[in-house]
Amino acid sequence: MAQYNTRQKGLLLNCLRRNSERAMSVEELTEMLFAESDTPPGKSTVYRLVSRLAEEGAVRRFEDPETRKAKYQIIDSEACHHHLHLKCVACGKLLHMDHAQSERIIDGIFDDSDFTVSQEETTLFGVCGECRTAGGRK
Amino acid sequence: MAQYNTRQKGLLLNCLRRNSERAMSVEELTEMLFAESDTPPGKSTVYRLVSRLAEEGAVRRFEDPETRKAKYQIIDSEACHHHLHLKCVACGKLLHMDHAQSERIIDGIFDDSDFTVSQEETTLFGVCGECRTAGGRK
DNA sequence: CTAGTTGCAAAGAGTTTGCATGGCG
DNA sequence: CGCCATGCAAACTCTTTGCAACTAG
Repeated sequence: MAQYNTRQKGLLLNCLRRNSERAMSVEELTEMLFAESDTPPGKSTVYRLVSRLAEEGAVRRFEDPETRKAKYQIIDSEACHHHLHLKCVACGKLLHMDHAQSERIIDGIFDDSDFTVSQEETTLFGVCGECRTAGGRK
Repeated sequence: MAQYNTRQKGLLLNCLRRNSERAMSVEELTEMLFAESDTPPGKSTVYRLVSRLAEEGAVRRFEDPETRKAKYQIIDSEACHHHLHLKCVACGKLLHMDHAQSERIIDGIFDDSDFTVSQEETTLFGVCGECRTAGGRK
């Protein structure tokens, strides 16, 4: 049950960290890894690593609504568990909502609807300021 | 490009409407249809119908985080487009948030984060009151 | 050394598609 | 009648798994 720190796992984590502001598909990950290493992790290893990381909570799994493919984004710190997220559907960026604001929203919903919103699982979708002014979708 | 009203489509819509409070997988749908009709729509037809309905916006597609399978839930009225949703991860129920509350939340987020939350695409996950008192997860 | 990890290839599962038949309008 | 929808089975795609070789500690 113990875990080893393998070269492959290191490469993958580096890759995810360097792209911490967006979610990456397994395909993107493997391609990127193949490009930057001469002995990259195989595709099945990438699958195994990301799914384990997702279970451990080190990485967050999304489902791309367009392609239906899984995408993974690293969760930089535990701070992520203490606020809601805002995901821009135009550029794919994941924004971290202010903690106090998250609390306010969650408490408000609980009071009104008797529903306990899970911060870990909830992401609000929409369009970020940049994309809105850039004339993107919506 | 025109569309016909076929018996299969009718059966499917009935089934979705009778279960409008939850999301159903294609498997569930076909099984249910097989049980209640002697000439039920085939599985590929169900796939074609739900995906078309989802495109048209008559039905909402979810991705079950556990099984990774697609689930579909009918959108009963346009009213759905004017509020956020609350999805119970324990029982799968989809609750409709009060319109005024949705507005309040969305406006608050816009003011604080310069982010435009999309009501059509956003669902908050958590646990409903019933499941919480039933001692379900969380 | 020894348990955990990797790679490959093959299996699996859900979903999509080609094509002939059937049915709505 | 003409066009769209259906059914079946085969094809596809992403993902998972079995197993032998490898490696971290």
